[in-house]
Amino acid sequence: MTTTDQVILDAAEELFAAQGFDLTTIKDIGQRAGVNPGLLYYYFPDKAGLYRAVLARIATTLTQGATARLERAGTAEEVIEAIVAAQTELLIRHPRAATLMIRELIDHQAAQAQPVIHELAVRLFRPVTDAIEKGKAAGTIRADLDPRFATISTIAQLVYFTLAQPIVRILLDQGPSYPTPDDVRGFGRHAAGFAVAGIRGPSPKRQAT
Amino acid sequence: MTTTDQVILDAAEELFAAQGFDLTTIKDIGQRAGVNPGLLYYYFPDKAGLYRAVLARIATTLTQGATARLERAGTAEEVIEAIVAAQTELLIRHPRAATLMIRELIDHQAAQAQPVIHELAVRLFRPVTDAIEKGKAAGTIRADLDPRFATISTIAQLVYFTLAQPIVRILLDQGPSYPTPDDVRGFGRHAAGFAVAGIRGPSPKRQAT
DNA sequence: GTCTATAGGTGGATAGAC
DNA sequence: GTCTATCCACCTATAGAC
Repeated sequence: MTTTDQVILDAAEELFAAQGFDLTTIKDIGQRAGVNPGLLYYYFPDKAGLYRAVLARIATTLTQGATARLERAGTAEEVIEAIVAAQTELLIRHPRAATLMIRELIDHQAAQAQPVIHELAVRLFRPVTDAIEKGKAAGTIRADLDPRFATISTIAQLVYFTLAQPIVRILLDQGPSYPTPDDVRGFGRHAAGFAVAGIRGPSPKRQAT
Repeated sequence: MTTTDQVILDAAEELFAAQGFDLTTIKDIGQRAGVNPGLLYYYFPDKAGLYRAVLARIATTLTQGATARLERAGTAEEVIEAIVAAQTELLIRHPRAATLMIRELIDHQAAQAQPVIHELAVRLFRPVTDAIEKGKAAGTIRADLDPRFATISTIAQLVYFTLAQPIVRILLDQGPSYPTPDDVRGFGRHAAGFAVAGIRGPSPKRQAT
């Protein structure tokens, strides 16, 4: 059964993601949720508290999906595929997740980073970095690579693909219905392959011509 | 000499990037610029017009820097290095540029910046895609690569590095003064190398275990 | 060109009926 | 638990003095 607070959360997630925090009004959310705007203050402390609740729900989905996959991954290549797969599935289930989380990152750049952010960095980024580090020690990954930078590059791809949709659509010559879930999976496969090649590839050092 | 409209543009750029469009008030801008808020309407039609002017100034800087570098680039590797270098220098000169442009993408789906976005897609993204396409035809790049996806992956890296600073700082164990211009250049070198390896690397196909 | 004063509109949040 | 009515703060934009 869908409880009222869930209905409000769903409406808020959609609107915050589509329009941003400040452009979304309490009245909008109430209308979309089909409840009275005042009711919002019964379930949540205020507008910011509702926003945090939306964010927490998404972060939970992402960490759960990722940790489950990461447990089964061993090599750096497998870890990369696991983390990209987790991103892919999150973006299919919550198409606006990237938008919401990046907005959170941008908005709080000056202020304190939310605990949610810290959790993500530790639970998602570190395993990738560690796996690449191990691969370097084992010699299967090029020596001039910074594992932490490589982690950032790996994760960046699907996030940017989602955020920059207006640009991506022009580049790919697609209409407003792009991307479908299969399109997201398609780019996800590319992103994993690109990152795997990126860590493995030969050092760009060459003979001077 | 710095004219009054430039002073207003500078103040607006900082505030829009830091707080977003709607959270930034006319009064904020006037105060930061050291002029009366009303004066804004003497130089710009309204708040949205000022915002568009800020975006246009940044886009011009980026396209100018990039096209100058792209003209001297031939191979896919050189083009990748040129585009990353242009991104790097933009981010050093306008540290909030990525934030502002992504804010525009997610807050307004680039509605305020349609012509600018189109210009960027054509002038910056297409040359990269074209160069990779040529490399594929020449056989120096792996055959299973989608050149447009590879372009997105290449550009994504520095953008995400800038946007996700709160996470990046945790991952790299850095303080609030990170990144310095040299740090940005450092990541830029990595990003170019990662992308070059990403397009060149062997296809990830392997024997089943 | 720059400033003061203010009109007009909107949104977050609360009090209280049901 | 849910809704109605409303208060108060704040923000954009303009009119007009200097």
